[in-house]
Amino acid sequence: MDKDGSGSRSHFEAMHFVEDVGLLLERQGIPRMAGRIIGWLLICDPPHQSASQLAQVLGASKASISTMTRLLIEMSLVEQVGVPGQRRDHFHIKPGAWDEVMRETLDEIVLGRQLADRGLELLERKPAELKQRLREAREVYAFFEEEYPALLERWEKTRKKTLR
Amino acid sequence: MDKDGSGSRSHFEAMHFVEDVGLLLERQGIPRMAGRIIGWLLICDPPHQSASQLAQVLGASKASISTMTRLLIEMSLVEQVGVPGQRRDHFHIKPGAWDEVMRETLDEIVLGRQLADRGLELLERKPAELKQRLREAREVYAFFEEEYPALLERWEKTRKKTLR
DNA sequence: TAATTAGTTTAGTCAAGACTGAACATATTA
DNA sequence: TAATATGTTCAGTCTTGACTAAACTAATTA
Repeated sequence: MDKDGSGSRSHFEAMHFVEDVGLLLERQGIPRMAGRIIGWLLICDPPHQSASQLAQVLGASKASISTMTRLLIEMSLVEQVGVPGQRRDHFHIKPGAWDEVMRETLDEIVLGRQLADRGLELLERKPAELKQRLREAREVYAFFEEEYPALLERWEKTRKKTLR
Repeated sequence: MDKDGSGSRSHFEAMHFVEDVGLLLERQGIPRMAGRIIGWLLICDPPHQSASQLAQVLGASKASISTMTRLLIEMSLVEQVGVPGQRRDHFHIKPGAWDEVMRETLDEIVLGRQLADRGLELLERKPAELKQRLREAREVYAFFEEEYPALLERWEKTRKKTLR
């Protein structure tokens, strides 16, 4: 039995999965290759992989892997792990990575609300109907800014029940 | 009094606002110029503008405005409006545009959950500990997929109180 | 119908940045 | 220390897509 998370039969499906994760994350502004690394680290066996393994499986240069793993570590999505009896560092999906992703959404929301407020200041002396557009945007952001933390907290609770 | 939403005194701030909206939306994968159009349409007076007005204010080509307004209409963020006594169509922020943005978030979440499920199928015959990473991702998405619609609904209610 | 104005389409330019190869560093093993 | 294996940095290539100029279409006015 192979150690790469797929019999050669399902190797095609595995690579297809990797590619689709790359596509999905690209839409969130993450470079394609970084997304592929995430995709592979989600399904590989063992769950940690060295830089050269990643380069080989994904058909990418060492340089690209080096740059993208650094980016992913910076984003707190990937972690380096030492593997006993192995020379160099390996990478794996950082536990709790997805919580981090969801938490970052909150930052975007806050930025949006703040920007809307700035816009409203520009319209200070204008009639209410002109402010309507921006008030709408502001209120959406403000609502989510208020609700989102509670949602995250509820997730933390649910999480402990669902996983492990 | 000028009709562009800013005295020349505050013209600089207005353009700065426009630029920042462009930057914020660019991070969501919307082209810079499209973001600028949104930014300007949020603060201009009157709230509807013709293609040539947009081109002039934003210092962009007619072609770019034409392409980007089409994109924004496609995304349901902007609408065409007829203005009595004016030759051609004008554009304005579509009322409820931000609701639409929030609703699209749900699509992303669903896609994420589905993709995680596909990954889990690939690991079907593997031990539970190997599935842990993906289960975590899946459960986060699943949680939001379940909670998000209720959140949107609560927003719809709050909205009617807050606005108008 | 000619002249003017408004907007779209097309073909092409340009810039950003993802990615690579090769030189360089660092550590491990012999 | 030499030889090998692993990873990083740098300089340059290549692709993508945002943007423009100019030709084209359509509508309005004279």
